Amino acid sequence: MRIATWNVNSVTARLPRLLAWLESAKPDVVCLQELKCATDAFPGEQVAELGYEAAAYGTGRWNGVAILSRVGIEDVRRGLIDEPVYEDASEPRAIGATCDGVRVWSVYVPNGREPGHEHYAYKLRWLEALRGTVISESDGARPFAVLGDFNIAPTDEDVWDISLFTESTHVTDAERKALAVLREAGLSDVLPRALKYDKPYTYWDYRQLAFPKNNGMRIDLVYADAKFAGSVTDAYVDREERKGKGASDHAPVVVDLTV
DNA sequence: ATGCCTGGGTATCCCAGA
Repeated sequence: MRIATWNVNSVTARLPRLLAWLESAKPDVVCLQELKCATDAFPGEQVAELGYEAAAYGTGRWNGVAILSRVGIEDVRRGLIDEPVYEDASEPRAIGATCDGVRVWSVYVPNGREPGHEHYAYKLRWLEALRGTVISESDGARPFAVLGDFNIAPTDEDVWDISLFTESTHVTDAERKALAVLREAGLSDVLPRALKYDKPYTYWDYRQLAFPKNNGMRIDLVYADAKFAGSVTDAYVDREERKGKGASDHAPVVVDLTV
C-alpha cells in the first residue's frame, strides 16, 4: 500500500496538479490539508474519475482536510475527541478513516503565529486533543498513523538555519514536547528520504527564492504506530511537486507499506 | 533551471500562511 500526505494550499487551485500527481504517483490513500473549500465544494467527482473515494471536511476560506482512498474508506470521523475551539469556532483540521484495514488521520495542526499569541496556546491545546484521540484510537490491533502538516519541526536539523528561528513558532520546546508525548503514546516519526540534497524538507516558503536555495523545513510528518512503522519499506519527499508554476508551498510525503 | 509569494474573500485591499 502507498499512503501519502500533502498540504495542497487550496485543493481548487491545486486540482490540475493533484489529478496529474494521483495518476503518476498512484497512491492508494492520500491525506490532504489546507483544502480552502467547504465540504460540499470538494472536487469529489474529479478524483472519483481516477478511482478515488473521498471524505472531506472543510468550511471554506481556511483550513480543511480530506482523505482520498482507492482501497475503500470506512468509519470516517471528523474532528478530534474533545477538540478545542478558536475564537468560539471549531475548525476543520482533522479527519480520520479506515482504508483497507489501516486507520489514518489527516491533520492540519494550527500554525500558532507566534509564541505568546492566543493561536499558539490553541495550537498546544489542539495537540493535547490529538494525543487523546491517538490514545483512544491506536489499540495496536490495526496499523495506525497520523499524517499531515504538524507545523512543528521535530529537531533543529529540520529547518535550514536554526539561528533564524529564535522567538519563532515551529521549534519551541513546548511544541516539540507535544511530539514527544505522541511518541510516548506509541507513535514514531517515519523519516522520509530526500530526493535531492541531504535534508527531507517538505515545505519551502514561496518568497525569497526559498525553494531554489533549499531554505526548507520538515513539518509535514508521518507519526505511525509500531504495526504501521514496522511495515514501511520506503518513504520519500516528492520535491518534484514543489517545482514550477502552480505548485503548493508543501511537497507530498509518500510512504510505501507491505500491508 | 526550481527563480525572488500565493489563495480566497469582506475584493481591487486584507488576512493568513510558517
